[in-house]
Amino acid sequence: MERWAADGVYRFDRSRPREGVYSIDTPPPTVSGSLHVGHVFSYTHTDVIARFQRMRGKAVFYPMGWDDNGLPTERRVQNYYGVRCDPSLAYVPDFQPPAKPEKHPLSVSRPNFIELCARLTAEDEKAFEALWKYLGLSVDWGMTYATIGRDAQKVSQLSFLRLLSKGLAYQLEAPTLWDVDFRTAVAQAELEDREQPGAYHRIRFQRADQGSVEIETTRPELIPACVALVAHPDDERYKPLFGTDVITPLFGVRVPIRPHELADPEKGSGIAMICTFGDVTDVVWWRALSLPVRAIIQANGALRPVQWGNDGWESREPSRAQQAYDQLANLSAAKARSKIAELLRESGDLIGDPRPITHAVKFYEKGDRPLEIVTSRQWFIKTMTFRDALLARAKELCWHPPYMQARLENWINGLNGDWCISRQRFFGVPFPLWYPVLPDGSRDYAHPIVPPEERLPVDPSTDVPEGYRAEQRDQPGGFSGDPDVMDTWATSSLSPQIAGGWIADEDLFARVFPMDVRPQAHDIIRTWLFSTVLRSHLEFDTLPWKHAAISGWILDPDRKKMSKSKGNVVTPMALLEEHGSDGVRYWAASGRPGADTAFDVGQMKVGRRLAIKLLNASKFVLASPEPRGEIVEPIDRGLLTLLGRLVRDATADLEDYNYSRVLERAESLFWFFCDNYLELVKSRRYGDQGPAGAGSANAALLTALSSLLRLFAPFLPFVTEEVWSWWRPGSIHTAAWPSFDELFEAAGGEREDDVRTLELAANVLGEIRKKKSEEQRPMKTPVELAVLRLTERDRPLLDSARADLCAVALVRELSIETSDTFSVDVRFAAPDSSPQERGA
RNA sequence: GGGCGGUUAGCUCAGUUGGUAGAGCACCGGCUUUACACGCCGGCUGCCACAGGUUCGAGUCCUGUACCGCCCACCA
Repeated sequence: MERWAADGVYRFDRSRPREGVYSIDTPPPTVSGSLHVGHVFSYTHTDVIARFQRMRGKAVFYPMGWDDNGLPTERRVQNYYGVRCDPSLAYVPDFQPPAKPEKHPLSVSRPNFIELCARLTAEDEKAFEALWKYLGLSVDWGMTYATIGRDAQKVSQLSFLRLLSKGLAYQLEAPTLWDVDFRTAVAQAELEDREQPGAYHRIRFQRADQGSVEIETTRPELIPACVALVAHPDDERYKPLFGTDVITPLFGVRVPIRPHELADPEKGSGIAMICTFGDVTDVVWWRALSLPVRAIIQANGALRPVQWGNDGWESREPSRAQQAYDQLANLSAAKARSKIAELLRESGDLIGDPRPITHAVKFYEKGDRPLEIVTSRQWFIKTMTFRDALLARAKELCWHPPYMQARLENWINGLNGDWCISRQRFFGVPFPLWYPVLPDGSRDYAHPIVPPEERLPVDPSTDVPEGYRAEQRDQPGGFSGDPDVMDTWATSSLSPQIAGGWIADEDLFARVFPMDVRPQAHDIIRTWLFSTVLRSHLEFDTLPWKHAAISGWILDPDRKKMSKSKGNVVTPMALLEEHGSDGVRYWAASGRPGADTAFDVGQMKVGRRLAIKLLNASKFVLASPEPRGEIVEPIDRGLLTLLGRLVRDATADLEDYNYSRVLERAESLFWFFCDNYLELVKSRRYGDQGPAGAGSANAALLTALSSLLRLFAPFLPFVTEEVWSWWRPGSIHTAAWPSFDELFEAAGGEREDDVRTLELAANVLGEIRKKKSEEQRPMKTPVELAVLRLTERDRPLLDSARADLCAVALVRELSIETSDTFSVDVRFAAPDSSPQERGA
């Protein structure tokens, strides 16, 4: 509702101290796609909590970010405008992209590229904002940020420089996980396993003195990169061979056989070849055993040309090695694999046929070809030394649901290296560094030139460091900018700092940080959640938030994750228009925290009906909107007691992020209220039993409605606001959360007997309705005589509800007997005896 | 290989200290009832995955098994 924005209902009151604030580290959705039903689902959960906290009196800090930093945006901007980012170019002020994308992409500078990104994503952001408003998210739209925006860049660079000065960020030339298509390093967190076909090749290595050893490998193309064989130290078969050498087939390279515990005697022949580098185990072995490097995979995934016979490529038969290798050079790994299999077969070193298998292979999650390991210079953030501290943070954080904690612990325990944050991409937040260029033209990486903090953000590809002139770029004696950009998570991990105004607005930051909650899905615990905890730990020595509210996924009817591609068959906006925002929110809020939930339009329809019912019941109650008496009737007090208990439990549950239970219980009591209580008191409220009874019913109805509306307000903000506007000033969303104390007070205490009276009356009403239904009579059929059998204890309790009961069920005579078991006998008036009553 | 969830009516799911199995949807039947036909009333539906154990009593606690899903792992 635009009115909400206009009235500032959701505006964050930044004058409040930290204790009066509830702050949310909202996930910034990726703007280069479209929102799908899964977003609607999880963002609704957060909004329910936000609305609850606001009604509890907190100033809710609820910003919205847009994630436009990263590969998806880069690709989209490239295609949309027909441009490519080239950091070596200078910034062009007032640059305009071609009206239509040209055939050959136009090269633009990084600052220009980022401008184009902002321009394109502005459109998406408008559409997203419209959807969120339609859904009713109570975001403060005065507070938005973009992950590639100036502020985010500044925070990213600043945080990096601080880590650098503390020695927590470092650069290293080392073997790194590498995507050969994107030609960039990637981090452990961005890996995924994919089942791939492969084949075990059994290959004979001649021993230097006599005999031979057979290994099995799925990557025979790496034989030229082989630097050793390895077996388990206790493996009796190979024990005698440790310390001796073998000769690699085809290439004639002498390599040692070494022991190491990681070698698995059960796998293959129990002895493996170590190559530089086939997988991460190779790296571990290579380090542990201090082996030399013979790297052959290039950045583009092809085997690089090698001159055999010198410089680390010594061979017993250099010309034979060269002849073999020349057939592999410049081939991709996959092509080289089949080629070398041929060569090995010809040379007789391949034993039998390759044995086809399927095995898990590591991929960059956005990549199309298996990862390679390539040696390159990269920036890292120290992680491994903080493993125990991070595990303690995982325990310190309040998880909803609690079992999600294990996901993070699992991940931390499985970490095998520091976090590589540099990417050899062009679009992103650049590293704010330059390097001196030495007289020989090489860069002095050991002495980076750092800009002063107040100058940030800088782009070293176009900006010039202090004390240098632009012409000195890449000249001996001059400077050279760091060419890389940061991993997208290196920026996203600072979302609390970016949204909260770290450095830029310390007053704000102190009021919102550490934040109260991070809502997010479980699939990015290892990335976003982990890295945010790490950055906060390193910078502030604290958790970034007290709570993590983890949402599940939406499953389509086949119980598969509803992916973006599949989920798009129903656009969120169409759902909202068809079922109403309250209806869709009802469905979303029915999903338990963390639980994967089925996409179910049936639930949305139920939600819509609940909203309409709320409207209609309110219409009845508000037919007489002023209280006209004291609440004295037992069933009225019974109802308020039930409501008080509901509010008490709901408050505790919402404090604990258990929104789905609250909705379910509120709904359940509301239907009881409509079907039984409302019916029971209807005639009394019309005045059939005199003004005192009418006044009691009227006051109870108004009290109940007020509490029910506020209870539902976080879930169904539209219908509750509509009803509220009929009789109360202001927005229900800034009204106070209902108080169970007030309800109990209105009921005259927690009235157990009155609850029992109400329940008994409802049960009797149900029995009479059942009889009428069984005999297929209209509900307005008069009952000549109803005989109730109640226990000794219940008898006096029901007495006070007699008149209400008789009125609603049209009972002419009601007699009550004592019995051990509850039962109701009904006798109807003779069918022909009361035509005039039927008509009446 | 390690870990985490799940398994309750045809479907989607509740079931909070152990105490006679629940809701909604769907289905069937009935009803214009002065808030609501975008409605109301009623009915049908269950070896609570399986096997043991603890207990007077287990959907609920313990042990194990099976299946489904997810996360993680040094897959030569």
